[in-house]
Amino acid sequence: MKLSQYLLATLKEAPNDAETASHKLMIRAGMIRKVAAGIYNFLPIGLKVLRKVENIIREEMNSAGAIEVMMPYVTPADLWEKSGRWNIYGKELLRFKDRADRDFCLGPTHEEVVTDLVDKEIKSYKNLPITIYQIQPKFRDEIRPRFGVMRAREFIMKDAYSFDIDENSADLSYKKMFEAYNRIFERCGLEFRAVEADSGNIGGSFSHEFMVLAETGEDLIMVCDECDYASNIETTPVVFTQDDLNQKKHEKNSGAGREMPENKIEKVSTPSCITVEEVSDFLKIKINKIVKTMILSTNQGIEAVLIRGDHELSLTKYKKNRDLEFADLATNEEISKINTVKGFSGPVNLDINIFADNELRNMTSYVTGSNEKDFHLLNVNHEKDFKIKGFLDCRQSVDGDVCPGYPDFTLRSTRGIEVGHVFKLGTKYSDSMKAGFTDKNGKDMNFYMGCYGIGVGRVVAAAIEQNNDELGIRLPSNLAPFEVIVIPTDTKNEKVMNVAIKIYDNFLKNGYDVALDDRPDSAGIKFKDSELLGIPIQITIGPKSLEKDTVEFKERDSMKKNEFKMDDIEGLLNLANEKIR
RNA sequence: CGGGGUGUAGCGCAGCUGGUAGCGCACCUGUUUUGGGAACAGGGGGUCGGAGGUUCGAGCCCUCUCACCCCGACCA
Repeated sequence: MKLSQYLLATLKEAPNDAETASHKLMIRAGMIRKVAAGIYNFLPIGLKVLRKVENIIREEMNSAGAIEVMMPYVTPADLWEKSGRWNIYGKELLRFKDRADRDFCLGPTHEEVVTDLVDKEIKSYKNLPITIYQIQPKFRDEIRPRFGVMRAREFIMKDAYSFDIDENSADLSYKKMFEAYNRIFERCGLEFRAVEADSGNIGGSFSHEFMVLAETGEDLIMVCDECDYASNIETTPVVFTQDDLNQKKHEKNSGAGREMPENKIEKVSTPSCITVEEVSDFLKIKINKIVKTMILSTNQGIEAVLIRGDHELSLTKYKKNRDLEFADLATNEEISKINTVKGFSGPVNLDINIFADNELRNMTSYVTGSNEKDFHLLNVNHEKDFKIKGFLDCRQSVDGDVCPGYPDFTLRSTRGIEVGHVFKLGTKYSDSMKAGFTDKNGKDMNFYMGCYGIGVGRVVAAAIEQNNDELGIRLPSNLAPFEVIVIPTDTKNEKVMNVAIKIYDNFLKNGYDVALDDRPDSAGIKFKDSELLGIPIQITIGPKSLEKDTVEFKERDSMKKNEFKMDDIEGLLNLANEKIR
């Protein structure tokens, strides 16, 4: 590619609204431009990198036996009504009507379409298992798109769906995809972890997220450095060691600074102390001696959950462990209906079902709200002062918690960018959409399904987030926009240009993705652009080097330079081959 | 959706107390340059996000509105 005839749109400064390294660099390198919030143009450089990621994904999908198709991203409402998601999916689903007033939406994911497709084409167990995939735009009307293509509303996604005759077979399909994902992200040069995750809106029983470890990640994950345990903080189980469970030490140590024996509830004034921090400060009582009472609105009615003051409730875990369809913080109206006051709720004389985090089991004589404005209670004890309907694991994991893999190890929190997600769906969609096949006994069965997504643009952004320096992007050579750039520093110097073109032609002939920077600009601009774009190999030809009959070979990664005789094309090709192939 | 903020040239920004809209970079022409974002000379480019209002006069004040950004809630 001759850059004088290319669309290279590099910028010295990034627009103000770019925050993360990858967002800034992708704009500065002329990879993307914003069209509207969360909607982007991919310029040639960006598209090249995107395609390289796509091709890695495609190769690994194909070699895992998946078959490529393309489905429409405008999808009719009736498919979504069939699965029941037309009403469940929130505003994230962009809906609209066609000229005949029929409902449609932009596909945020394609379970419905693919299930319908496979149901129509596959009739017999003999044609199963099958995994099909596509690489195609998706649209989700995100509440808050941000960080460029990291969280965009329109984005390119690889989505694959497996169809099996039974659960065992489905597990094999899942495993194949899981392994393909590991290979894909390894080939993209990413530092990542596969973590256990919640399956959320898509449903299903089991799932893993592939997380690229990065400071700017939007997800918190808990990892164990000793074993390879990792999980999204939304789901990380809190386990207790046997020691913890046996010990009675809590009885002595968790009192709220008052004498134990009488255990008499004492009402104290706590004017305007709404948060646990305020209560803690005002009463001079440690925050972990306070118990928060959170009022939740669920499909089983209004209920309360007790959490130790220094812990956070995980609604995801609560929903799962209580087996609820939905659970949300109660509204102000709901709270006042049960005769309590926001900020001063407590379990004593509270006439609704009360659940508690496991951590409460061994706590005694703690502080709670009084259900009366500006008052809290000291020396509250469950069993004695109120009844707990059940204990469950529903707090968010924190640093130092016991590793669920090995009780001797502890967990540490870190941030991650979710680049891929694999789900075991079971028969959720095939049941609701009545999609199935005839088994070998001639019986009608529903498909066992799995679905597997990769955010292609997000992989690009994550790779840049992990691979950059003060000069710019530093992608691995299989993702870089070009492998080699040939820079003649003086385009008007005939000798320089002849040598440059000869080298360029030879790299082209040998199958390299090579650029010739024949723009009539000064050398400085060309060096800066090449380094900003992160082209792994830079070959410079200028009047200076030609005085010595040499050209210069520079690596972007180390910025190390090597000199070659200007006729030593073979030497250049060999070194390039060694470095990037 | 709640809280905060920003809209002035392609990008980054200045514009005081209301009085003829500016700077740097980028762009165009010419000349000289060409190994680290060149120099000189000349030039083009703006409904000051939009609508309405106050005023002799509004980029600046008032009202409404739109877009975008940040924090939160939310979300494969």
